[in-house]
Amino acid sequence: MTEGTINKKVRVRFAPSPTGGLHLGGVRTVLFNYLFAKQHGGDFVVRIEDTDQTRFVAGAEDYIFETLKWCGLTPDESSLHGGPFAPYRQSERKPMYKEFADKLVKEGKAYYAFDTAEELDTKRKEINNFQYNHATRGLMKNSLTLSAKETESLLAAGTPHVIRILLPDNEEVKFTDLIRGEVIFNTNQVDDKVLLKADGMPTYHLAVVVDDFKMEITHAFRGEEWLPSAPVHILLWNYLFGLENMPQWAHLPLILKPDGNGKLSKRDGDRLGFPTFAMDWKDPKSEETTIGFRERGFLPEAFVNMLAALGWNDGSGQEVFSLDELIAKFSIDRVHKGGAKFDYEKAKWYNQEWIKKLPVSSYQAQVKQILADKGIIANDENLEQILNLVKERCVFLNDFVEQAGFFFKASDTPDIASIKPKWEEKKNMFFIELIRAYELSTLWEAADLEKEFKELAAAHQLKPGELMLPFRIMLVGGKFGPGVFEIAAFLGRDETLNRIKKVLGMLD
RNA sequence: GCCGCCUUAGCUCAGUUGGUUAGAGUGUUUGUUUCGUAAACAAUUGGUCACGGGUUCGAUUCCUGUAGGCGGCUCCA
Repeated sequence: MTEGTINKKVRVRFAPSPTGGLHLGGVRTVLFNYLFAKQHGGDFVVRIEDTDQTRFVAGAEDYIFETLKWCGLTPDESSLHGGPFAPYRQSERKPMYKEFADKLVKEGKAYYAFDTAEELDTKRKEINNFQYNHATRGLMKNSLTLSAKETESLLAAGTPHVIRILLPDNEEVKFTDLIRGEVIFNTNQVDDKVLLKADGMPTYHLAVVVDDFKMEITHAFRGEEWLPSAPVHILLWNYLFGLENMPQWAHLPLILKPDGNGKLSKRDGDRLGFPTFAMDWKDPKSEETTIGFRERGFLPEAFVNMLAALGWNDGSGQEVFSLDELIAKFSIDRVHKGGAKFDYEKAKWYNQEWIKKLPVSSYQAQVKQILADKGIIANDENLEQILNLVKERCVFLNDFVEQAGFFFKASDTPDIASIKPKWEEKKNMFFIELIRAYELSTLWEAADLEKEFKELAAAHQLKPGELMLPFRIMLVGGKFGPGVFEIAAFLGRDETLNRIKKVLGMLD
C-alpha cells in the first residue's frame, strides 16, 4: 500500500444520499470500497448523506441497506448497524459542520455571501457560464465586498446567507489518485463552492471532508463525476485537518450505456429493457415501480460478479469470481481509467454461470416461491433433483417456471400444432399400446422406459424419432426440457400415463 | 464556452520498466453430440492499436499536436 497509510487501519465509506433506488453504479462503488476494506482487514462504513432536505425520499435509506444485505456486502458501521462514530446520518451531525465553516471564515479561507438564489439565477441567465469565482466575487454581495460593519449588521439581522470557500488565486492543486496518478487543477478554474447553505446544512463538499476526518476514513473511492470538485476537497483538507490526514482518493470510471457513450441512466434501462436498480424500487410519490436485478431473476453472486467486472479485471482471464475470491484478488491498480460499458448480455451470461455453479439448495427456496407465485406447488423432495436436471437451461431464476414447472403441473396448452400434421392412426395405436406396456412394467427407471419404448416402436415398424416429439409434447407441452425418459421417470407412472391419455384425447 | 478524464476486435477487457506473428471472454457462423432444446466440446469470423508528427535500430507502449467521446461547471449529491 502507499506510504502514509500503512500504519492506519483501513477504513472506507460509502456515502449515498437517500433520494431513490440504488443504481448499478452505486452498488459498484460499494463493492469496490468493500473489497478493498476487507482485503486489508479494514472497516466498511455507510454514511447517509441527507443534507438536501428537498430531495429526501422516504424509504430510500431502508432500500439501500436491503440492497447491501442482498448482495452480501454488510457494513461494519452505519446508521442501521451503529458504531463508534455515530451518528452516521449527516442530518444528525448538523451542528458540527458549522463550527468548521465558521473557523474557515475566521481564518479568511471562506466568506459570507448574501446573494439570494434568485439573484444568482438572473446572473447566470445574464452572463453566459457565470461562475462565482476570482473574477466575479468582487461584484457580488458578500463579506469580501461589504464593509465589516455592513456584514455584521446583516448577520445580526438574520439575513439569509451561505458560506463560500475562498479559492486562492492561480494556484495549482495536486493530488495523487490511486487510479489516475497525479492530477493537477488550477484554482482559477474552480468556483467558490458553497460550504454551508442558508438552512445551516453543509453541502457535500464540507460534509464529506469533515466526516471523512471524524470517521478516520483512509481511502475514498467514488465515481469519476467527482473528479472536477476534488480540488475543493483537497483545499479543505489542507485548511482544516492537514493533507497528511487526508484519505487516498480513487475516482472510479463511469458506467456507460450499452449504446452510445453516455453515463448509464435509469432511462436507458427502461428504453433497452433491462434493470438498472439492484432491487425493485417503488417511488412513494408516483407509485411507479422500477424493476430490479433481484426481481428479474438475478442471483446476488452473479450481480456482484458482473459489477466487479465493470472497470476491473485480474488480468488472468478468469471471469467468474465469488465474493471471497474478489476480496482476495481485487486490486485498485487494476481498475481501468476508461468508462466501462454496461453489457446486459454479459450480465445474463454471469447469471447463467452462477445458476450452474451454485448448488441448487442455495436458491431452491426462492425458486419455490417463484413457482408458487405462478400457481405451481412444488414438493421439496423432488424439487432439488428437478432443479439440478434443468438448471443448465436457465438464464434467470424465473426461467425455472418454464423449465421445471411442467414437472408439477401438466401444460394446459400442449403444442399440438407441431405434431398434428404428421399424426396418423398407427401412432395413435402405438401410444395406446405404450400405455398398456407401461402399466405393466415392474421398473420405472429412465433406461427401462426407453428400452420398452424403442422395442415397442420397432414392433409397430415405426422409427423412434417419429414418436419422440409427440411423446415430449405429451409430457412437457413443448419442445424443450431434459431427456423425455428422465422426465417420465420423475413424473411417475400415473402422471405419465395421464398426460399421454390427455393429449391423445386432444388429437382425436 | 472553460477545465478535466478517456480512446486496443461488433461488445467487455488483457497487453505494467519500448522488442518476433497484439491476446482472452462474449457475440456471429459452422460442426460434433441429441428425439429435440439448452449446455458442453471443437472450429470459424473478427483489429489502419482514434489520427498526425517527434524520440528511437525498433512505438499499441514514451513525448507532442489534432479529432472524437464523456464528465463537471446548483444554497444536488
